[in-house]
This record gives sequence, structure tokens and C-alpha cells, in this order.
Amino acid sequence: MEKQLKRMATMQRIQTTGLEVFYQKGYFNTSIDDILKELSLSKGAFYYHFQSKEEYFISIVQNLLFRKVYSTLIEPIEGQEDPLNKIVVCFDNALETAEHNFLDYGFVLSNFITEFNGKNPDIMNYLQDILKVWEVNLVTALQKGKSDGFVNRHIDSEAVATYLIASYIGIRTLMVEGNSKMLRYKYIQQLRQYFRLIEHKEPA
Amino acid sequence: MEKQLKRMATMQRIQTTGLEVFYQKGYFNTSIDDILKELSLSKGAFYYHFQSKEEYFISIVQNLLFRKVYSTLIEPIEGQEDPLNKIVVCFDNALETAEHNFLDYGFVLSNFITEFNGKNPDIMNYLQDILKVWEVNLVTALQKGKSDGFVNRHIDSEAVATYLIASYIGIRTLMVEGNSKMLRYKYIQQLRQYFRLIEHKEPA
DNA sequence: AGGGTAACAGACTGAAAAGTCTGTTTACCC
DNA sequence: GGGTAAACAGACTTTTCAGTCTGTTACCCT
Repeated sequence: MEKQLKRMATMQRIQTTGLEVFYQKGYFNTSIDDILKELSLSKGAFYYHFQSKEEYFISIVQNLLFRKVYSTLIEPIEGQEDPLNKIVVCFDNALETAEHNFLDYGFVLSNFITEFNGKNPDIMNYLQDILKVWEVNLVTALQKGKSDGFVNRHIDSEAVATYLIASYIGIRTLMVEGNSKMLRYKYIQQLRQYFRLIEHKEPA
Repeated sequence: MEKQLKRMATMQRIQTTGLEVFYQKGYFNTSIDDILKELSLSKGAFYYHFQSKEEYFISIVQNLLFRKVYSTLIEPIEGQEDPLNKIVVCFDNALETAEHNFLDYGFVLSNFITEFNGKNPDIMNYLQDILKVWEVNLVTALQKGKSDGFVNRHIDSEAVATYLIASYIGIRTLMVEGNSKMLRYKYIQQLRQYFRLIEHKEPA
């Protein structure tokens, strides 16, 4: 049974560095050889495990990317009370990892969406699915926040959710230039401002 | 002197369709032949006018893209009174053209920034420059809004400007999927909400 | 009107990249 | 320990693409 383990291990290895290289260089601008060079692996090995570059990429999206987006951006908010503060903390954490040039999976996702838009509808669907899961969970959290008395009952949860995702993706796109620390600070500041409108007003 | 005119005309032609194709397929995923096929032009003609694919792209960014971003996203707000309403109208107009799948140059800009990030610092600088001009003009408009009594004096103009650009770029990225009309509506709605905090409160 | 140059045509070159195929090593099973 | 299949190595093929080069057409100037 050790073979099974080895198989899984190498596939994982190939997928993990694949995600990193695809993120850094873009899908169309990275060759399989680029990834194999990083792995010190041969073409024979790669095409033994994966059918094509496209099938390989889809497996990365479904296995790695989806899980990572879920664990970093969705799970920390899911089911928690006081969703607004949780969202601020969660976004701030994600932006902090981004600041140190680590992989921020929300950004990776939006990068790929940008890259595949209008080119590969198949892959686009897989990416959009992740986005939808994110959005649905934000909406659920906001609705629960209404019930629990943390969120203003009059707000449009879906509109707020999309606005949140949009602003997050946008600020990450802007953070590619140098002063990402300042951008993160400004963003969180304005996000807090925006949340003032969203939070439940205690009847004085 | 007709030759000069013809030269300008063909260069314009090559640049214009180049921007469209680069936007649709991405820089790395479009070949010069793709563009020439669209133009029914030969390689000889292309390389007579431009030195390389990169120099060609830079000329597009500096000539076409910069002007277009300026005329559609900056000029309509510049020097106007009541900047907040002007911004809403301007963004809404831009999103409307996007809805009909016409070229939305703010989105084109952010797409290219995403694509060239970490790959070509040279081109990145040209793109970031456009972004900076946009940001600076938004800040100026907000400051003028403070003087003219339309904008709350206590807000951080720079933070608001980056937050605006971020949200715009973000919503455009999300609009690549189907229901862009709904997204536009939600976005403008939340933008108006956000501006309630920014606008000048009349002392009651 | 005809020489000269700008503007363009299109075959060609070299490099890169996806995918194939044949051979080799490694682990498992009897 | 030897047969077998999984796991991997790496040369090879085919296509694509950026850029070159030589030849041709159109315009301009005197």
C-alpha cells in the first residue's frame, strides 16, 4: 500500500508547486517544463499522473484552491456571532498574509478568473463556483447576524456580500504595487466606516 | 504629406484592434498573427511600424488606454461640484458600457495589471501610472468637495479614493459572469449607502 | 516620366512548448 | 529472487509564435 501513498504524495507535490507557479506567472505564461524544473521531475512522470495541462489545472482548482479559499475566507466567519467584526478580522488576516507575499487564495482565485475570462468557459465555471460558495456563506452570515441582533435588518444582504467581495478583490489587485501596507490600512479603515451603516442600531 | 497621414492611420488601426484583441484574449495568449489576421495585414507591415510585441503594447497603453481611462473615468469628475454624485454617475455609466460588453477601460487596465504583475516591471510601471493619475484626481475632487461643502471634512480623501477604485475594479471582475445587470444595480446601491457617510452633514 | 523611398507582402528561421513514446528504475507479490 | 506492473526519465514530434529578410507595390519629388 506504500505505492498508493507515494502516488498521492507526488500528485500533491505536483499540484502544490503548480498552484504557486501558475499564480506567479499566470496559466498561459507557464509551461509544464517550468513546473517540472521546480520539482526536478520529468515529463514522463507528469503525464503519467495527469492527462493534460488543462485537466491538471482543474484538479488544482478543485482540490487545492477550493479548500484553501474555504478554510481562509469562509470557515472563519461561518456560524460565528457578530459577523461584521469577524469579516473585518478575516479580511485583515488575509491581507496580512498577502502583505508578506504569501499566497492569498482569494486573490489567486480572482487572478484566475481574470485570466480565463472569455477563454475557457469550462474552467471559468469551476472558478465561479468557488466564488458563489463564498458569496452564499457571506449572505448566510449576514442573515444570521440580523437574527442575532448584530446586523441592521433593513440592509440587502446579497448586495452587501457582493460589495464586500468586490472591494476585497479590488484592493488585492491594487496591492500588487509597492505600498501594500498602507493600502491594507486604508481599506480596513473604510470597511469599518462602511460597516457603521450595516450594523444594528440600538434604539436609544 | 499624405504618407504621414497614412502612416498615422495604419498605426492607429493596428493599435486599436490590438487593444481589443489583447483585452479579449490576454497579452500572452494572443499572437501578433491573431491581430494581423483581424486586420488583414502582413507581418512585414507590422514590424515596419513597431519594433517588438512589447514596444507595441506599451505604445497602446500610453496612447490609447491612458487617454480612454482619462476621458471616461477622470475627466467627467474633474473640477465638477458635488463630486460624490458625479462619481456615482460616472461609475454607473462605465458599468453600463461594460454590461453591453463594450470596452470598459478601467477594467481593461485592471486586467492588464493582473496579467503583468510580477512578470514585466517595465509595463507594470506604465499601467500603475494610469492608476495613480486616476487616484490623484479622485483625491483632488474629494478635497474640492470638502471646500465646496459637499463632502464631510473629517473623511480621509486618500483612503476613500483607494476604496472607490478597489470596489470598482472588484465589481468589474465579478461582472464577467452572467448577471452583470444585477451586480451593477447592487453595487451602485451600496456605493450610495457608503456615500451617506462621506457626504457633508448639514448641522441641524 | 522615372528614380527613389516609404509601406507592405509573405516565406523563412529559431526557439519554445504540449504532448508522445520508448526505455529504465523501483516497489510489490509469490 | 525473479516476474510484473507502477512510477518515472528523457529524447522526440508537431505546432505555434516572435522576429527576420528579401522582394514587391504605391506614392512622391524633381
